[in-house]
Amino acid sequence: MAYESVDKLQKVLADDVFKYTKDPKKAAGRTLGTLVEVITYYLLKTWGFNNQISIERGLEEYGNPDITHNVEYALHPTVRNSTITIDKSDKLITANIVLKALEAANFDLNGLERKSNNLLSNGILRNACTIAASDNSFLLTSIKTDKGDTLELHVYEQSKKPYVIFECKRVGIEEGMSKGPQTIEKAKQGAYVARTASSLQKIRTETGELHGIIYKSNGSYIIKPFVDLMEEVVYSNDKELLRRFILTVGIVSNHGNWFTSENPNKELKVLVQSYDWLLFLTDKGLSEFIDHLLLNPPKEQKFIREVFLSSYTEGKTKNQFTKVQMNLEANRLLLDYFNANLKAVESWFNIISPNVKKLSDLKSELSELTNKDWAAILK
DNA sequence: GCTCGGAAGCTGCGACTGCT
DNA sequence: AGCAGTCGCAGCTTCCGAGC
Repeated sequence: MAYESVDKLQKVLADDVFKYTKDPKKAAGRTLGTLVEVITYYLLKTWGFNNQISIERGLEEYGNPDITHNVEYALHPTVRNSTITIDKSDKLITANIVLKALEAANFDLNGLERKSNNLLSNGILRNACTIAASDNSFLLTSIKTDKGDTLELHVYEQSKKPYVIFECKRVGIEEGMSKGPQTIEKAKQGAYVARTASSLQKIRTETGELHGIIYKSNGSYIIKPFVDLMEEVVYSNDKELLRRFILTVGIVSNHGNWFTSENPNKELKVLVQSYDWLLFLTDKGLSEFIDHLLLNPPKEQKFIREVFLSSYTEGKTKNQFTKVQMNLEANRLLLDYFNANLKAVESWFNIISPNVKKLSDLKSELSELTNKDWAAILK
């Protein structure tokens, strides 16, 4: 590994890449945050949730729709799925082109308002591209296969209400601080969202145990130890329990300063008790990603490095290495890498809570939720 | 030395506009 | 209809001073 810690790497980025900015460390930190997001997105895609993912969607608080929060990623029930084939001769694929192809294939677009996003523009892909929206759903498209002169596209309609949300946070070490950084205050923003999104709410008992409470539509409720109740909801088929349930997942980069010896700092405790699942993306993982793909890639992945460097440089015109905007060829290489190295990628993550569970359990829970009969549940 | 509140820098992105 | 440019917001991040 080229860098023993991400904090050193942040310094390298600050000194080499961002020295032209007024505040190089800040810019480097922001970039590392973007990388945490990119890694998470491609893991979810590799796990098979492409058609469920949305990006930066406004999410209403449970029982309080006046307040919404943009959530990084969410998984939504898909109510319709289709694939279409379009001609690749144009380098530009607009929402309109896809919508026209859908009309030609007798896909019912009634009640959907068109958006003007481009799925592909100048070789840059728009991930989770929304092409139309109705009151209760979004219509999205993505590339399924890219062969010869034609492109095969996924088109899928997602229900507005998600069943899982993900928030990614990167927090660095501050200069001169001996303890955990106070900037983790900002991560509490994510914690707040996590605590207000789902119908499964967290409460404390008199003796300090964490319990969950969930209301049914008739006003009755269930209270139980939280992890038990969460599992019960995830694996139930009870419409009443699932209707407005949202699993909340936090992914934070480990800056090596969350603990003093074996004791978690207050900030980490706050995150642990706010998210249903809290994951570390380890220093080792982030370093490996950066080293293998961005700094010292093997020949076949060199192109990713070029895209990354051209996106994070003085005077760059357009960033093509973010969770939304991604260079088409880099997208393919990333998917190949994640597919070929899935085991290694999964080892980049540690589960902080629930501490009895493993990453494979999270994957199972996501699949379980994805495969529910949402049409019946949300009816 | 620590916590808290506020400030500041960087950038994606949607909305808007005006041109072709 | 497509596209480029502008603008402001929001979210990402780190920094810093006051007060204890």
